[in-house]
Amino acid sequence: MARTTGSDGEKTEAAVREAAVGLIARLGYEAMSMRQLAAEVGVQAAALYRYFPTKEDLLFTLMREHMEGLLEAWNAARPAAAEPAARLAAYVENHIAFHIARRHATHVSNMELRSLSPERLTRILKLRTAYEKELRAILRDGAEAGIFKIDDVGLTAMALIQMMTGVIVWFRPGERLSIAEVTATYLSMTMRLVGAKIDAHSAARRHAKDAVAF
Amino acid sequence: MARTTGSDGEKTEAAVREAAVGLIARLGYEAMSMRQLAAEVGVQAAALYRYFPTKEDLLFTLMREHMEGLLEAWNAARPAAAEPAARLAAYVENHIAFHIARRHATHVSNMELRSLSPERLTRILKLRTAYEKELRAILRDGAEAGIFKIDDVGLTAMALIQMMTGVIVWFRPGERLSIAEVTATYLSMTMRLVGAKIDAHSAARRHAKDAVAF
DNA sequence: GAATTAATAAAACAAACGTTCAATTAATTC
DNA sequence: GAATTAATTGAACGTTTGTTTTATTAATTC
Repeated sequence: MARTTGSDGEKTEAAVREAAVGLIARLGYEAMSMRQLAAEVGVQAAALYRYFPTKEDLLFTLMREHMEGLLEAWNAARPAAAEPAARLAAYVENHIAFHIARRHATHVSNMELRSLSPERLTRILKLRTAYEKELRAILRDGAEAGIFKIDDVGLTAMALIQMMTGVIVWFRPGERLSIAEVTATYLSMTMRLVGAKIDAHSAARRHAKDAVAF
Repeated sequence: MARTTGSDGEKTEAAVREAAVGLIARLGYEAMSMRQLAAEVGVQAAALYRYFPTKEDLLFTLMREHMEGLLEAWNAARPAAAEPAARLAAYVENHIAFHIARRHATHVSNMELRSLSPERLTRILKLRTAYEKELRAILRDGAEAGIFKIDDVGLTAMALIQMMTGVIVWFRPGERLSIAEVTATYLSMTMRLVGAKIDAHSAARRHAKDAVAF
């Protein structure tokens, strides 16, 4: 056989992307074979090479689009020129919402960096650094304004990002906590961690107060 | 050729373990070949099978010993029956010291879980859960005593562990910050995050005050 | 409806993989 | 110093890997 009835390049490519994110997140990039991926899509392995010249190209595409999406989401969500506490709250909310919504893709972007060629690794890391820089700027502004109490801006930024991204490790939609509850609790922890003076977060917590429990 | 002069089973096995931790941390378990590992040790691939019956046995051994070592380290470091704040400080200090000292092994234990068989995965996760349970107990005691201000004990425990373990991602020995400085800053962030009332941490920070900088 | 383009299958490729086996030599025991 | 045990090599096994090539069919264009 050859071309199948109803076959459509765009749809197939989208199906490949989706299946690849799921398989790589579950099995790991190295452990996923192109035949396995093809079977998941319902196609022969050779057909994949019409859309991605190599396996690594596929991985890189997934990662790049994920990181670009993260930056775009932040650029859309960032407050115009607000005070540091509100900006930090927006950053936390955007980060958690984005990462929970794209758990698998985040897994891939964080875990499979070592499978990229040096040049491509650099490109992904640049995007990541640009994103982290936004957080550092917020923390610095807040510290200089005396609103935050921070020992080391760089270190605090890394700690916050690790803490927030860690959500994807244990969070499962539809279990004990809702996304709103998780977000509210993380926002509260973040504000305490940076020693926020004004309770800019208590306002944000108001509409998710039932989250408080242990 | 066959047995080489000066060859010693114990030394070879130790060399295999060490090389494997380094290679798996750098390349990933699936990406590391047994031939590559053997070359690093200075031996033929077949020789590895004298010490580990399969590649997965090797991975499991590394992970199990790492997790057991973590629990042993905490059992040796835990205060007898102190107040929650001091216990939490001890937990944080032990966690960071252990993970920085064994960065590569931690990387392996955290990233390669999916390469284990279901039964072995369960065994490793049991060890991890036991370790996390210790932190939850401290947080619960502190919250009940009114010393900590915590919304959700389970969620806070996960957030703290993710935050602390994240150190191994960016920390490089001999760079800007010393281990003592990093530990002091993380301890301070932890105490703020859990809303510690009494400044039990300020005492611990006293002997690493120069860490404060950004 | 013929010609062209798009999308796929089927088969094959060399290379690399984890692992096994038999042979061989060093170290140890008696 | 002969016999035994410990440690390793070198070659081979069957599979699986990512990828390429060629042929074939569906959809589109003219």
